[in-house]
Amino acid sequence: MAIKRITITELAKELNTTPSTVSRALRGHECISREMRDKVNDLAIKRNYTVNRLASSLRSGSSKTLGIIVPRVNRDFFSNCISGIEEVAAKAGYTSIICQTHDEQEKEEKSVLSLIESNVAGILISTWSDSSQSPAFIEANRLGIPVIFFDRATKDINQNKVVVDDNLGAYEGVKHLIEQGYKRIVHFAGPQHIKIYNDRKEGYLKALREFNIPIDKNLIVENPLSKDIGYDAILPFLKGPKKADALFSASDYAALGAIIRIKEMGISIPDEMGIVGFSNEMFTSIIDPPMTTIDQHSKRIGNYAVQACLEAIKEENPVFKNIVLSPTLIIRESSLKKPLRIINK
Amino acid sequence: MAIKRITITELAKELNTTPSTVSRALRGHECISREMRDKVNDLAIKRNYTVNRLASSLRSGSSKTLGIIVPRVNRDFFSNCISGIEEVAAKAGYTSIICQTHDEQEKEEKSVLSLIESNVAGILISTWSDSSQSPAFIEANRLGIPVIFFDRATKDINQNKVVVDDNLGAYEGVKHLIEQGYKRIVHFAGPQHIKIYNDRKEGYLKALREFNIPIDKNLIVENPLSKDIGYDAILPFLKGPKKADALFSASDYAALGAIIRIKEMGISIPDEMGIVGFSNEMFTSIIDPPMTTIDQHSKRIGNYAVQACLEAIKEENPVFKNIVLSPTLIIRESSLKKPLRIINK
DNA sequence: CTGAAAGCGCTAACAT
DNA sequence: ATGTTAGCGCTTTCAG
Repeated sequence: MAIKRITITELAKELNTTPSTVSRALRGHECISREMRDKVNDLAIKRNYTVNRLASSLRSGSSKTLGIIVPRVNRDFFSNCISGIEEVAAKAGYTSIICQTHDEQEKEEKSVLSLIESNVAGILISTWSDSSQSPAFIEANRLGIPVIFFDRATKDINQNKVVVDDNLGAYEGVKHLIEQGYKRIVHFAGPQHIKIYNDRKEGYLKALREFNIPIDKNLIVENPLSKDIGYDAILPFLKGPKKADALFSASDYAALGAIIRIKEMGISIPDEMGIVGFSNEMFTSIIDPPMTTIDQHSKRIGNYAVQACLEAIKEENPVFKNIVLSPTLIIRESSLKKPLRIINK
Repeated sequence: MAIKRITITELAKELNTTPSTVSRALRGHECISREMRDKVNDLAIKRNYTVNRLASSLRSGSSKTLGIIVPRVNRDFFSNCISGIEEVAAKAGYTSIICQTHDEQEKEEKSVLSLIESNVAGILISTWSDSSQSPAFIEANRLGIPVIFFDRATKDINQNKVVVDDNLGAYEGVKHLIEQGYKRIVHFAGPQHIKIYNDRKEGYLKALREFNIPIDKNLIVENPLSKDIGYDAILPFLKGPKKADALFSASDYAALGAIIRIKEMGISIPDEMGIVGFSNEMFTSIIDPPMTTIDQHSKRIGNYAVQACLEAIKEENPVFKNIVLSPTLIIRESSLKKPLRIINK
């Protein structure tokens, strides 16, 4: 049943010409006569010719494939980044391979190597690790494959990054809580070896300091951020000596878990407990009450990242780019102790 | 800066042997001595050798890449399917390329062709079109590239499918509404050329017939399903002559839009209006009220689909498989007019 | 404007 | 157990 695919050699034979000419004609080379170009293209369509990208890339030494590595695709934030990347990539004729790491460093390493094996022209990654000095990255570097870090970048200087000003985002979120009159603000901080979470914690601390609110380390919870963990982690702060009156979570999902618990306990949001999340996941706008959160312009992160990548592929001399976007605080009911008009003053 | 990658030829030279031996050693061929195998593997690691999959696939004529085509990745349903696929694929040593069609037929065609160009070993697709007879599918067929349809399959017989019994799922959902005492049930039906939506409508009709509820065509809305459209589409049914008392939506997103509108209008769910969605998207469990919906075992769909694909890749004679999973009704508050204990009787 | 020839890196007969 | 040879399908000098 399986029929072997048509090759340019066969097209050439049928037209009494050579593979070189066919190849050039198909790629629209200037130096081929109109007549020949048309003849070749017509036959190619007639015979259902499809280029063999393996052979093409192998020979030319350049592929039109990008690699994308994210923790998981089922987060609005990441799937929007991916859309942003593919949008631009497709226009430039690039395909992309998407890998998920599920936040496991080993899978990340493997993904990078696998992409190298697949001869990708560039790699776009939201990394788990705190350093770009892992063997896989070094290897990509050695081979001249540009690596663009987006969202989660490392602290290293010499790399291409497209990130959000997480510090600023967190600062704005916490400042908003303080202005609303909240005083004891819990912070779900996330693993601190990941730079974005460290930055968000710094933003949280900065806001507290600025408003002379004493920093209580007991209010800071550092752990992986998920709905289930948030559900458990908020408990100690709902009554007793550690009782708090607000939560700033570095993740919408952890904040969601907390909200579920808080509602179960019959505690009122935002009156007794204010909530601010991070990422503007789709669900934050539809839950009850709608959650204040910080939008990271995910799609645009993708746009910028792939632009930087395509440029890096073209350029021979590596000039590292560091693009920082400002996040946007989205104020919703979960943090509105005061009526909205006072805020908008 | 860019260093050319190490090849087996270079490894061979350094070890005073031949590329064939190195190639065989790296792949763990039996007929290579332990000693040689170790020597080769050690050097490969030392020199950061990575296989060039382009060359390997080109030569051997078989690639270890699967293509996945879905409407979009930022739906829990699809991203879970993808996880289910990758889980099994990775174990078998396969990588996957993910394409999004955004529900545009042209993009779907292009994606299939692009995957063919990339020499994928198989294609897993949740299709938009109503037929597997488009040029791209015919071409894949001709080339002996197995195509597995999952979730959204076409009506054609001769193809590999992994689907959910959408008819049954819809039937169960509507039956549940009827048993709860709802009588005028709106149906958001989705584009009927897509088989799953057609099946869901049939299930809806079947349940009505079975309980002798008159079928009112005015209650059936056929259009693309999204949150925004649901928000608008429910309006005519909230008061006036067309007033209804329940909604069965073929999509959770459209149901969500309806819920937002219904709450805005101050109409009570589930007392005045019962809601059942479809897909068990993550948000359905956390909105207020939690939404009754139908779970499609998305991850398992992915598992089965990729298994079928891997088998099809191995087998020479194509035996078409048609795997049907039973969906599960998940009852939540949005449809519970009667207290729960009565249902559980 | 077109053709001839070489080779990208790898694998698989076929030999030894 | 290893080496020899050829070639996957394409692109790219170099030569007309």
